[in-house]
Amino acid sequence: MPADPPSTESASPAPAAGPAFSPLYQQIKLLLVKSLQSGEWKPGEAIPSELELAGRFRVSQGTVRKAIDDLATENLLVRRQGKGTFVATHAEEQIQYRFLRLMPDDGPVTGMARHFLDCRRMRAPAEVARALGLKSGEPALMVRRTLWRNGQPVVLDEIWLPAHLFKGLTAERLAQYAGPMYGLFETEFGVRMIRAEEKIRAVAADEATAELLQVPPGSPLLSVERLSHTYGDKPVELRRGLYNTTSHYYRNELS
Amino acid sequence: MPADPPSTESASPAPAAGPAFSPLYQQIKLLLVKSLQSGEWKPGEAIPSELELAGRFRVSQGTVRKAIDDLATENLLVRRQGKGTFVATHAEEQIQYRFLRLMPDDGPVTGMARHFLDCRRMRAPAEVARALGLKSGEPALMVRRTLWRNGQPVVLDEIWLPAHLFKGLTAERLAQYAGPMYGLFETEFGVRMIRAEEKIRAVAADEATAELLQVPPGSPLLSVERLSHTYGDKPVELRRGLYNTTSHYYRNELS
DNA sequence: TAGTGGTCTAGACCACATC
DNA sequence: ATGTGGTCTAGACCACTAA
Repeated sequence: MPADPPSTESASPAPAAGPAFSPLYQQIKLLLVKSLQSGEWKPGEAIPSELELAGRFRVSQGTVRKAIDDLATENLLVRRQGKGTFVATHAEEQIQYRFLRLMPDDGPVTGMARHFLDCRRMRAPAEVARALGLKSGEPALMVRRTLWRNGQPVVLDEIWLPAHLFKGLTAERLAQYAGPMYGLFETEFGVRMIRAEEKIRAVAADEATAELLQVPPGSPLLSVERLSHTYGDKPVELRRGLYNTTSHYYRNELS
Repeated sequence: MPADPPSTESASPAPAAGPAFSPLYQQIKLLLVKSLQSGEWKPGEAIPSELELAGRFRVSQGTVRKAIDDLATENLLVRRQGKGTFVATHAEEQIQYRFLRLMPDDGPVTGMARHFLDCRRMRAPAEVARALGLKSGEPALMVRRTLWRNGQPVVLDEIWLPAHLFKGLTAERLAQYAGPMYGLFETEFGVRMIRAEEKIRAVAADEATAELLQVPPGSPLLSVERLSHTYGDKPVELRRGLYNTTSHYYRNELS
């Protein structure tokens, strides 16, 4: 017994666009995302049970269930039978960072050692500003770091963040935090990454990069440009990684 | 009213492995996949309606629905409201090949011109045999081709196939077929690709490759090694692509 | 034992495509 | 008008977890 019938559209007269029918469970999804975004339920915490949410929204359990199913598929929520439904988090990653697809040719997928090179506040270059939706010249943070495995540097990352969202971020802060960087972003800055697009190319190592990754200049490297988004598809991080793929590969699944 | 209750396990005594509870809709999924695999419903065709399948399997529509939902998520089936549920196919791809993630830096995603270099039957090298699950030395087909956009070669593919599954495949046959190669595999050889894994690296162009792709020797190229599987997760194609990423990039989505 | 998510049913009604 | 998939409900029971 919903409060209102599925409400094919709002009370306002039909806009020229068309019918725009939205099923109940989609509306529930929006309400759930709003609660996630507002911080009512924090990463790692349990959300209310399906029955409780059904009561709150005055819909059946099945409708809430379908909404949660969708959000679980989108990796916003995690279901655990017998325990509850939890807000997904980057802070509890087991083996490796969730967004890092780099696998070693042999051996297990162990963690990688991090080494922060610098963390500077500067005006966002035009290209960065455009990607992050900043006005050109707005302040941004630029972090550079390397990732190591077996005593060899494998990844060089250059990370751009809108300064206004990450006030107080320093290289020390990054170095002393134990878990993945996206975990720190969640707990310290309330910014949760939920989706990303990557553009991958092969490039030649320039002088500076070659030295940092300990390869000959001109060596082929994998360039991975990642734009990460938070709730509402708002872009909040631009990251360019250069991967030495002589003993690692980028793994992808197609279906 | 199912024929049997969900049958926590088969009639046989419990194997040491454990309970192995399998819900009804999972069992329905297996039956549907079996029908797909046997060719009862061919790529592009409609499968029976949910109600009809529910009758056939003696379960409720909801249970069939959940099974089909799963298979649609796995891209084995495609739902079309008001029309029916159809067997997915590579033969009706609109813009581009479904498994090709290469995007132009600018301009629309147009089709690419194909040029077949050769198609030879030979013994599978050890590495290929291992990937395809062949005995070493078993016959295999090796196809090489290039893909062009705007009069420039962009992709060089080397494709390995088990010879026994693709009897009669020739370069002429490939050249005269209009649609994507996986479409030809479906219609002419009854082999449908449903899933693939890719290993991506940056490599330097060797002499022969450099000439075919019209780049200087040593240029960085994207190496994309793809292992494609058909029903039952059986590997049936090993493909190594070399992409010139100066005006294209490999696009990936993370979530 | 109680509470959670997971499965399954039966039936009603809606949106979409086709005739 | 008919048939398809899509949504929603109400209720029963099962599997898993934790106290």
